[in-house]
Amino acid sequence: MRKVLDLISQEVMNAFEACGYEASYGKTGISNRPDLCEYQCNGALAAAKKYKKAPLAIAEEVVAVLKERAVFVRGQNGEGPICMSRTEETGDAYPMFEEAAAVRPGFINLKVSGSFTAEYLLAMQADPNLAVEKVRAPKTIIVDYGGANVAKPLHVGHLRSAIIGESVKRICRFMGNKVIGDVHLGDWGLQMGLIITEVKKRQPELPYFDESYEGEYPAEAPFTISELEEIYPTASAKSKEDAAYREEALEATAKLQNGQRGYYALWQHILNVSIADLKKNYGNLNVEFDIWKKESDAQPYIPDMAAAMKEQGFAYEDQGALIVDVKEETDTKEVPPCIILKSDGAALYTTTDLATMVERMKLFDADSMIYVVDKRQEMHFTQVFRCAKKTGIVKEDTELKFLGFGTMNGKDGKPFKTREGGVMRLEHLIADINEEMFRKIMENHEVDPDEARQTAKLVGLSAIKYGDLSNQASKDYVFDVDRFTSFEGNTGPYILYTIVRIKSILNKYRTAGGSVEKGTILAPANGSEKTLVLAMMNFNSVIAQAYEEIAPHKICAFIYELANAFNSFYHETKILSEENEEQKKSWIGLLDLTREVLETSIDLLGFSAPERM
RNA sequence: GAGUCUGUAGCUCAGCUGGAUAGAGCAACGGCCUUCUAAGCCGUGGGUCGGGGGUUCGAAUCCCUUCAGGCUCGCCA
Repeated sequence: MRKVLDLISQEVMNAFEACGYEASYGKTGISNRPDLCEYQCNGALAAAKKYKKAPLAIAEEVVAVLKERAVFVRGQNGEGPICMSRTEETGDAYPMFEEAAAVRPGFINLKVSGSFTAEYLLAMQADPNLAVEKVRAPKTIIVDYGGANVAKPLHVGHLRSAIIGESVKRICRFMGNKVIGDVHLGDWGLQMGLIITEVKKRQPELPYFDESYEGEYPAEAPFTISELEEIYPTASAKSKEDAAYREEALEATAKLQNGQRGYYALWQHILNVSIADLKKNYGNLNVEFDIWKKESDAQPYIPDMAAAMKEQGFAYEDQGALIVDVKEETDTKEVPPCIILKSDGAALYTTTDLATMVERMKLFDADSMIYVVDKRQEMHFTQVFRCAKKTGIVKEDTELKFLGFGTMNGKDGKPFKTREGGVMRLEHLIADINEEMFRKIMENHEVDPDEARQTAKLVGLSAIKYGDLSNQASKDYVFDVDRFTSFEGNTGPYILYTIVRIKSILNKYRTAGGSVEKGTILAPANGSEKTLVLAMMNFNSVIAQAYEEIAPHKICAFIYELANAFNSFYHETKILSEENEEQKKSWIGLLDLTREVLETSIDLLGFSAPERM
């Protein structure tokens, strides 16, 4: 369905044209003075110069036409109101504006009619996509987020990528694209050699280390996830102090990469144990990847890729390394060349990322790849993107987007740490917040502790995710646990609370024998209802914008405004005790639509609401 | 040093494809629960939009300059 602003703009543009001015001056936006009007057009001010006429005079002419001609007719089967300027033939049409005024120095102030808003909401109700138009040409989009490493627990540094990436994935999908979320695990570096070495020290009798062993390896892993999480830091520390140990780890890494049977089997165990745990942890965050690709999956593509780059003359040797220049004329800064292979012939981060693109093109024929990564990696991705385009790994028109996010800082403005100064494990952070939520719920109401636990998880997650997503992704932000658990004001829990209130009314209504139906919405009965309705009608526009700009925070701003509008309306209007049945039905319908819009929105952000809280 | 991002109320942040009186939340203060969940609603106070210059009828928003801070700058990821 068309966006409200498009419908209004079209009418105003028609009016400008009818008065002999260029139509484009009629572009209309949401008012920034809600006390004066709902929508405003500033085109007369701009047109004044070109037509050498007083802006107010132009505005007055346009307003006169709008009053005379701006009408809409009812669309067929839920397509919403159709705007059409009144002509002699149009008989059965409703006025679009309740008020149109020209105001000094030349603003055109507009208020839409109640019949128009009712019509618009009815169409929203009828549309399973809530009036959001899907993209015309769906794309295959790969969202690369998560950034987890095998054998290392998730920590707060992984939080933003997971939260933002998940939301971006859902938004792109909601718009009708084919979207593939890829966790892109780190599983192929020295870290694996370190673990293998440490396991060998502890359990040298295992068959993985017996090079003459030819039988089947055990199906069970020789370690649990908690052992694994202890093994890596131990090994890492040892390698820093003990050169021989480090040598051994490097050797183990090389052997693994060259496919030594025993090490490969051990690596499989590490992967399995680790991935199971990662799935659990991401699951707790309501984050779900479609594919669990890893750095190692890209390795088979490297030799051919490097050879092709050399053959085609893109890559050459410099100081022993194989590099591709990616400088451009217009650069204002030094862009170093892409190193494809180190002087010792080994692959790098860049190499893996490029090879991963090769794989993605081969397996999915991707139209677009979005990388949700720490913004400090921007230079790296600039190089990788340029190199991929230049060498033809991706097509000329394949979109490569870098969505860099800022650092999550503590209250002191420095990168977030535990009280002891260590890296905060994600699990612990979530547990702390859930515990605080649980405490609060138990304190507020008498509820079954089991239900309270479940609710606390949902509320806690909303606090974490909303707190992150309501900020612009690219900026650093302060993660303040106290603020997040207090959940008053502009927070996830506030949004959930609003939804829960609505559900509570709807449930009471049903319990009393009422049925929640669509198709019953009337014109707004009062000011606060109009505010609510106008806010809701922006939904499709906001979602489209959030998609185009890859900006989940716009959805947060929208639902906060919508929740505010609802809560004001709620306090002014007694719904269940309303005696006029038609009015009551209309409000019930409005409530249910508000709920649907809010729940759809938070789903796009990656969290959900409980029934009670 | 070069490049880049950021600077808006005491704190945390919106607004930045130029429009009317710069908005929220927290914190402070004052009201509202016998009536659909007070995790709420209503109200008060609080700002030279880092500084300076320019473009414009009009600048937090665009351009220049300057100050302060973050980040990045060939074989780490």
